[in-house]
Amino acid sequence: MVENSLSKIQQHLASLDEKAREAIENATHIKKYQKNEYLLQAGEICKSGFQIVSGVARKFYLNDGKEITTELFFTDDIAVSLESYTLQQPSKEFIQAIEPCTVSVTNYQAFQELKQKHKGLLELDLLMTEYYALWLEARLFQFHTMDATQRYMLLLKQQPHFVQQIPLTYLASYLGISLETLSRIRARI
Amino acid sequence: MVENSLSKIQQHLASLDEKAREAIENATHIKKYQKNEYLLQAGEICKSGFQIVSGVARKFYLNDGKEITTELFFTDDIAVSLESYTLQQPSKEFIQAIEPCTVSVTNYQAFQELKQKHKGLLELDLLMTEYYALWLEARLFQFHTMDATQRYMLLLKQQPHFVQQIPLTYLASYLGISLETLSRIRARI
DNA sequence: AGTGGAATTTGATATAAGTCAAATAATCTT
DNA sequence: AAGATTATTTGACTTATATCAAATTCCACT
Repeated sequence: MVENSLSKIQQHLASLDEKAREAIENATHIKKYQKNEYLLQAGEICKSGFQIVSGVARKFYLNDGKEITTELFFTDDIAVSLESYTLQQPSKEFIQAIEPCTVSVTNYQAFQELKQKHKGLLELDLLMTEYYALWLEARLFQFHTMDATQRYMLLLKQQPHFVQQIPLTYLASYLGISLETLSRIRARI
Repeated sequence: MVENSLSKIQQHLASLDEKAREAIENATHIKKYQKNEYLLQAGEICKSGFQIVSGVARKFYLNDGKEITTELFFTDDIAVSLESYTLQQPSKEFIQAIEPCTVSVTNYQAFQELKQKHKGLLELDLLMTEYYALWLEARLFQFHTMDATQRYMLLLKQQPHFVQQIPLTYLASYLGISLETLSRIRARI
């Protein structure tokens, strides 16, 4: 269960020593984004981690001209393009505010250095990466075993706020379903 | 590119200090498995990491009675059920030798303790988890954007040894294609 | 080498989901 | 509020892939 992993992160966060927490704070600043503005564009190197304070954002890439939404971010979620962030190479993905966002932006380089000083932060990074990998496994499971209707129903059950707050086009893309099919699925329920 | 991440791991491995390497070795033993034998069964807690020395293995779960193969392991690959390993809870997945295997088995608990003593091992764990997450992202991309034929062709190009060494049933399941359809795809090429 | 069982292929059919096109409905703008 | 844009729904049709069933091919074992 991905939730167990999340609670491990929260426990770890609670037990972080004061110095480490302060150090991160110094490498972090708040930034606001308008609707449709990009936190990261393809081609840029992802030099920050973005934690959503308020608003909604999405991550997507272009696949022969079509946008494929891969992740949706709400309050407290952390958004990065993993490949670009970890390897510090140009991103294939965009991160975009789909509602006006307030974001807590932590510098990559500074965080790297802090991880050397504070073992707790290195552990935190590991826990967060494990959490993301478990989330990816769960998502892969859905693509591997569920049809379009089942994927939508599960989303409705597990993340009802997605359905309320996200335009259908993005939802469809996120679920790997065409816009029209998703519309029909909704009509049928 | 997942390869860049792999080379980062290898570099890190090369620069690990002697003590850390020795310590891991002490927490590790070699074990042999016959064809079809399980390295891990669903319901068990994954108390070891399994590195393949020789042979071939697969990871799968049961989804209403059907086996879904999620990963295939060759020489040097590391096999764990991530959820069970990281959270030390009963596994939903099986890991099974599909050819006779020699495996380097590292105890979870010992590795956890060593990560506390040797920062290099903690870093290594992070790098390996990042690598796995990037691999999962790439796989998700394939399910998200490619049809059955494209997925098979990509596998053929990137992992030709899979196609030689893995029974079609497992390959089909791994690719999320029915056995019959995969057979037809192959006939068509 | 011959036989039993598994793996793979081939055939016929059903169905989920995509695509293209048009019609509504919702929303934003001035 | 009216028009303009954008988002969503509905319709008609096509296509990829699953399913069920049978035939064949491939191997392992005595």
